[in-house]
This record gives sequence, structure tokens and C-alpha cells, in this order.
Amino acid sequence: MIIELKNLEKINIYAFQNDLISWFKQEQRDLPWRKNQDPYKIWVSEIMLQQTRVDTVIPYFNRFIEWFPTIEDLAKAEEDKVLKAWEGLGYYSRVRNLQSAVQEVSEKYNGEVPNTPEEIAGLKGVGPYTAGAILSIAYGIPEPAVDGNVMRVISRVLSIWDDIAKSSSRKIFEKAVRQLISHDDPSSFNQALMELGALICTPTSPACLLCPVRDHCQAFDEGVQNELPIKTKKTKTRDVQLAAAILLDENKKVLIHKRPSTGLLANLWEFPNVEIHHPLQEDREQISESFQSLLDVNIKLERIIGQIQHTFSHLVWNIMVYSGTINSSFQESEEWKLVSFEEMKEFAFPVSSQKMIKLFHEYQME
DNA sequence: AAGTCGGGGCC
DNA sequence: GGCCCAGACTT
Repeated sequence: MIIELKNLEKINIYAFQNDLISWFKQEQRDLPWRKNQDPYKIWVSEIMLQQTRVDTVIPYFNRFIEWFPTIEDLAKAEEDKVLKAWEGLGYYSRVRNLQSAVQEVSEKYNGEVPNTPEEIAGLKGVGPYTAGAILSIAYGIPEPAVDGNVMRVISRVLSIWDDIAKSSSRKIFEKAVRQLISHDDPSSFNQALMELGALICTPTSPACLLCPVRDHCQAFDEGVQNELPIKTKKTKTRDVQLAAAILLDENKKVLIHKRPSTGLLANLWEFPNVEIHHPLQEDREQISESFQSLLDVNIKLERIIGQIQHTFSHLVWNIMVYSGTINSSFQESEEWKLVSFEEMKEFAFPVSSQKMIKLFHEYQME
């Protein structure tokens, strides 16, 4: 906490703000959430952008706003449709929290996104970054919005050597931004820091020769811009073996299952699957029995149609994919349904399931 | 403080 | 293959 305060004194704050904001106004990308300052749209964009690249978000954002143009539209929507709008984007709890928070805004705040740090940070899924982003961008309130870009940029500008992977580090950067932020235009200031991080002050090989704040940058001055930020690597993934089955009844309907409301891929749909704890010891007979214990009608595994590997942040699924049949006397429920391939398009599936659908269609071509 | 939670793009 | 990305939440 001492070092960066000392380095802050080396900065001409007004010149820094001016150089940064002027550059931003010239060079900023034309993004769909920058067309106005609707707090709801800013909010949606910030949730989507968490751990997700701008280019990935753009089409999702446009469709989401088409489907749910206002807070009230999202508040009253079916959760299945909300998840469908998020299908393929990942971190699905983001959108379930968003809908929950939007419902709270509808009921508790008369449909108006609150504009105080305490109220907005109390909303589900709105952490320190998102709170600051909405307050500054939608309401022009000078609050820091410290994301990965901002930590990288500020660590270089102020030559801060704390490990940005540690959760305690964020406070250091928030404190620095509070000193640096423009009170005339907090929105442009915060967005400019992030835009600079995305376009110029990139993780590897930053484009310092094009940087509008190079003259203020202590890392550049010291020649250590490629050493910063300090970020320790995270733990590696673990492997999980699964067997999954695409089971068709006599009417060519497929059995699908809704995942539990908590944990990985919560409330998304999937094909029935079981974990294989001892891959070398379990034969097809045992796997078949494992499937059978999920259901109370006879199923039959016909053959293996392929194998899929799917990587998450913290684990890897290795899935042996079977095709098979199920008796159509099967009793459907809230979490087990028989659907046609056409009807299946209305349900939200994780990408791993979409890979299996593709596999199945390829197998049918043969 | 460390784990959980997705998926894709880039090197 | 590993790293990163406009992070938040749980334990």
C-alpha cells in the first residue's frame, strides 16, 4: 500500500486523465452497448462481459436485448428461455443471478436500477467490478471498476508488483483508481482504462509505441512493461470419465434430462449420463446397469458412436457416447422428457451436449 | 485464500 | 498445451 502511493505522486493526474480520455474518444470501438446509457443494457453487457471477450458477447447481447428489451421483460420471462438466450456463453449462473436481481429491482426499486454503491452491490451477481461499471458508465458516478484490464494497465502505469491473481490485490488497484479517476467523466475514464487494456496495453507484447499514456507509464520508463503484471498461475484441471447415451423411443424421440438447480451447468438440459469411476474395470454391462438405475423403464445401449472431450475451467470431461433405445411407455416428468430433434432446439444445452448431437447426426449419415 | 463455475481464441 | 478473457460466489 506504500509503494503505489509513492508512485502515484509521480503522475500528473490531470494530464493522465486527459491523454487517456482523449484517446478513448478518438479510438473507442463502436459497440452495441455504447449506443446509450440505459442502465439495464449496461448491466446486461457487464454481466455478459465477465470473463468473456467482446467479440463473443456482441451477438449474444443483441439477441438478448431483442428477446428481453426491458427489465420487466426479463423479470417475467421463463427461466428456460433466459438460459436459451445464454446457451453457449458459459458461466450460466450469471444469467440466473441476473434475472433474479432484475426481479428484485422490479419489485423493490420500482423497476429502476439503483444508483448507490450499497444498493447496487447488494444485487445478486453484482460484485465490486460490475457495481463500479454500472455506477460510472450508466450514472456518471466516480467509482472504480477494476477488472483484469484495469489491473494490468495500472500495474504497469504505477509499477505495482503485487500478484493480481490474489483476491486481496483488487483493493490496491481500487485505491489507485480512486486517486486517478476523472470526476468530470468517470464513464469515459473507466471505459478508457479497459479499452486501453484490450487494444494497446495487452497481456503479451503491449503496443507501447501507440500508447496514449506512455509518457505517464512507470513500467515503460523502467523498461519492465513485459514483466508486469505479476500473475501466478492457477491449479490445473482434473479428469472425469463419463458415459452418456442418446436414447430414442419408437417415435424417434430423444430422452433428455434437466440438470440440478445448483452446481455445474445448473438447470441446463443434457443427455442421460453416468460417471465412470474405474474406466478399466467397468464393462458395458456395468455401464448399462448404471444407466438403468437412473430410470424405471428398460433401456438398451446399442453401440458406441464416438468419444468426446470437453474442457471446463477446472475439469475435463471424457465422454463415451452411446446410442440406444428406450421404451416409449417411459413416464415423463419435470426433469425427464422425450422430445423430437426439432423440439430439442427449444431447450438450452451445454456445448458438450451439442457436440454429442453433432456426433449422432454424423453417425446417422453412415 | 482457494475452489467452483464455460467456452473460445490465440500463441 | 497453456494462457487469457469488462468476475462473482462459496467454503
